[in-house]
Amino acid sequence: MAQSDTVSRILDTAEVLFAERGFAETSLRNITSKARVNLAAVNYHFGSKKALIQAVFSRYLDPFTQRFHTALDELEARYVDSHIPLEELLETMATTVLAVPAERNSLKVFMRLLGLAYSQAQGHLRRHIQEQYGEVFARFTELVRQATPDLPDSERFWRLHFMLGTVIFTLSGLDALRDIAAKDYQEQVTVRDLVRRLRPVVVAAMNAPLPPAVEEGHYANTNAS
Amino acid sequence: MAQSDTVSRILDTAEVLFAERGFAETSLRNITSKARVNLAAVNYHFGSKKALIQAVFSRYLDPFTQRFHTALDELEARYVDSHIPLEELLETMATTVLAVPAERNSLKVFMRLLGLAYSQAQGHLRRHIQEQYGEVFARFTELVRQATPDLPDSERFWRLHFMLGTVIFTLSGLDALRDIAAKDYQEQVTVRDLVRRLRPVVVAAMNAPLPPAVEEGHYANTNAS
DNA sequence: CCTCCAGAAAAACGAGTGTTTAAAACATGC
DNA sequence: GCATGTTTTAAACACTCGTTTTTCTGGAGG
Repeated sequence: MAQSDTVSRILDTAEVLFAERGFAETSLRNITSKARVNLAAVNYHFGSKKALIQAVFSRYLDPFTQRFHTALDELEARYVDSHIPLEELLETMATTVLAVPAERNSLKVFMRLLGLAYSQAQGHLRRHIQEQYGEVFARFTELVRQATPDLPDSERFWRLHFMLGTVIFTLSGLDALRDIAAKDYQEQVTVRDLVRRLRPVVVAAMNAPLPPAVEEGHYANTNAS
Repeated sequence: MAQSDTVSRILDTAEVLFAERGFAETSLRNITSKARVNLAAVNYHFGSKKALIQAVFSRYLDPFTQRFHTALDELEARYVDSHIPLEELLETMATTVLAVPAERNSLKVFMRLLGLAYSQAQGHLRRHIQEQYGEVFARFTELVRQATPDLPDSERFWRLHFMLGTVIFTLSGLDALRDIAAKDYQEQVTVRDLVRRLRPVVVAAMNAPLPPAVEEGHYANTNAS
């Protein structure tokens, strides 16, 4: 290989350990010993632990961004003179998310990492993801806006994040939930099975009736606490 | 008070710091210095850091469990010969969740902690919560079952967790989302406002049409997990 | 008075952390 | 073959961590 396999051995091991235990709970010595690589190799190749974490994310998110952009291109080409239906948009996003880690065997790892990024990352990771991949997300939300013209902007904003929470929470905690489900319902759930179940739920949630308006406008709080 | 205020000063400070930075990222020295308390006080009063974390949770969850049980009692008393409607159940849960931290000013903290418990907790916290508060949750899900008799058991299980993800994800990441929303839509969202927006979404999601049944060949050989 | 003891305080302990340094091994081009 | 630049290695550094030990304080009870 062109790139020494030390760096990819580090990345492979790091992403698994990060997903299993979190970032702070995974030490560099833990990673390097499991990857059978010298401790200093991380700082040599990546510079710091923070940079290693970001590199782990980039290895997933860079291909994802690229694929998602081209998928949206194709979608826009197919609907030149009408809006793309919401179902198509969601379907495209789901397909793209599923496609990237399929090359490795680790959709679960990817989702765990996303969940950790949102819940653990105080600063640098959240910022890094926002700066690096905010553009493709903005493009997606704009298309969702055109697909749901009757929804007020703020309502759509919040519902999109509601659904983001649904997906990340479920898929990142999948192992624990799967164990409970398997014990209680004798069924073995796959990620693709979960996506199938998520589809109608997400669509229904986005198309839910609007909440009743608050009296006196947005700033008035009805009563104290 | 009977109990020395050292222990409550520790708890007050710990819950805020835990919510802001996570458990592993918050050191005991960090907590004790901010609480103006001696470092050894934590191990003296709680025994260990793990025990402190669990105590922080118990201070929220114990009153919640108690209130929720009595709220469900009243609800069952009002619907002796018919099923409790789903909306009533969700409303009761929301009200109870909102009631507990209202005595302090920290619903946000409570939700952050819940989110962390699900995403960070390797073992002991998840187990502790499950053992301690699984009963009231089981009671709730049983009532939800009676309220949605047409839903297959496994489908209801997953949809409940979908919605759990929605709520925890949104409310635990509220600060960051609120900043974005305020910047883009010039509106100041309160937690109660979010709950108002969540209501129709959750109801619609629970009542969404069932997903199409799986066809045989489609999902057969996926190695995703 | 003295004893007793829960509580607070200071100090130390040992283990583990990310990072840096300096020497060694290796590869590459001339 | 030698010099050059890159990568690997072992050792050390400078902290921070949770926990334990020890000492000190201040009342309550006999």
